[in-house]
Amino acid sequence: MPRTTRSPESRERVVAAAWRVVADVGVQDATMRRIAAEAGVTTGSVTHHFADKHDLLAAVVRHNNLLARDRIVAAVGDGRGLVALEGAVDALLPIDADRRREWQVGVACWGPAAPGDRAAGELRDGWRYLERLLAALFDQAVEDGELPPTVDAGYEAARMVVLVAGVGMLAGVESPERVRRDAKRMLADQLQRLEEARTEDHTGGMGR
Amino acid sequence: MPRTTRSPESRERVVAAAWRVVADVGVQDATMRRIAAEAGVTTGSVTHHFADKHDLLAAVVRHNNLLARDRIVAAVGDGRGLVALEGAVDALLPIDADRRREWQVGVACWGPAAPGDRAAGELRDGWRYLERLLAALFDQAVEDGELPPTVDAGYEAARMVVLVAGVGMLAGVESPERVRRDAKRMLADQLQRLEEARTEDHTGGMGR
DNA sequence: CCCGTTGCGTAACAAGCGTTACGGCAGGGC
DNA sequence: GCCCTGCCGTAACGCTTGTTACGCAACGGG
Repeated sequence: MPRTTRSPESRERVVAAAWRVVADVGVQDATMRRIAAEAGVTTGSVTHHFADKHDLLAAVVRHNNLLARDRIVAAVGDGRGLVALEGAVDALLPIDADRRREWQVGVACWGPAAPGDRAAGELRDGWRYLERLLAALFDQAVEDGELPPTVDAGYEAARMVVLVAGVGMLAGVESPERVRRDAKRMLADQLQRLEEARTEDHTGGMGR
Repeated sequence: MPRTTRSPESRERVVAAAWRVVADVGVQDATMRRIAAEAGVTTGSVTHHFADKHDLLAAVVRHNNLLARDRIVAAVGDGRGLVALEGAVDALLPIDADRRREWQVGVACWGPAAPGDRAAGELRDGWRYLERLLAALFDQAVEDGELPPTVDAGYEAARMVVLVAGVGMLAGVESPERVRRDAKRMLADQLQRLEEARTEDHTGGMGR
């Protein structure tokens, strides 16, 4: 049987086009024909690669997650602990046009993705990945002595995820300048608080 | 000219019905006919009160804001400062079914509300109201000596809004139990951090 | 060299959408 | 008591949507 002649490339083209359309006009107006036109193909090609629209949307969310993931691993590199953590979070903040588009897609697919839907599972997986990664980096920071052992890595990771989600969501209604300014400050504050707890812990022994 | 015979009541009924439908099935599947059926009327009544669907959605978001606002003012009551602030934030956290539905509507209307749309303006107004209220309460807390004067009320309010938005957004993908547990802890942490700064400040400077 | 299979364009489908036009019903102003 | 005017149910319109059926070109295995 003749396998795929040159297939996986054009499937990715359709997903990338759908991602762009969703980011631009939302899920509501991201019609099959518009996506096909953006990809430079027709609906026949789209329906050939995807069972239905829900399937395509799930692929779009997965693509969105991969974009974020690639950005994160590039930012982390071979770093460890707090530096890597700050880089990872920074890579997600909606402080430029590209990152804001990723948030646009993420939030747009949040609503219509009803519980049990395929896209909803992809979305949840993305958040879980982020939380686990951050928890691992917090653990490293404790291991390396950057943070006191009293730090609850899992909880701090969840807290960081909430910060990222909150900033990302509000980026849709706030001015980019303000988001850029506040987001950086909040990230720095949240990390600094934990570091202060460490130095306090050390100096606190003699003071008390 | 004969004014409205008994009008404003049925308009509200349609808005409330639309709010329920959007919370249940999302904006995409919240059709005019379905909303009308939920309200116990027909599309003729709906189109009589609202110019078009965007107009109705804007009213739904406004309704959603009012629900949250009523809950906030009930929680604040005649309280001041940190107690009132904690009550206000607590009134917004998606820790029960009612509050989660409000978040469902808010996020669902975030995506399809393209910039310049009427619903987007309503959404932004809701966030602005919350931020100003929290800033005022932070100011009161500083005034009453609950927090040191070094506290930047505007920034802390923005930070609190981010916490609320993040928790609300993640409530859609996390289990209710976990959200309930983490949200309370994060709120307490964020407030406690500021209070600790005060006691440190006082014990360091002069004996309170 | 042929043939089965795959990739994808074309075209059509039925369903459902938002929206509009119209008509009857009621209730106050003159 | 007439009539004018808001209220709302009925019904239809035109359009777009997701989806499907079909057909041609290309390509690799036998």
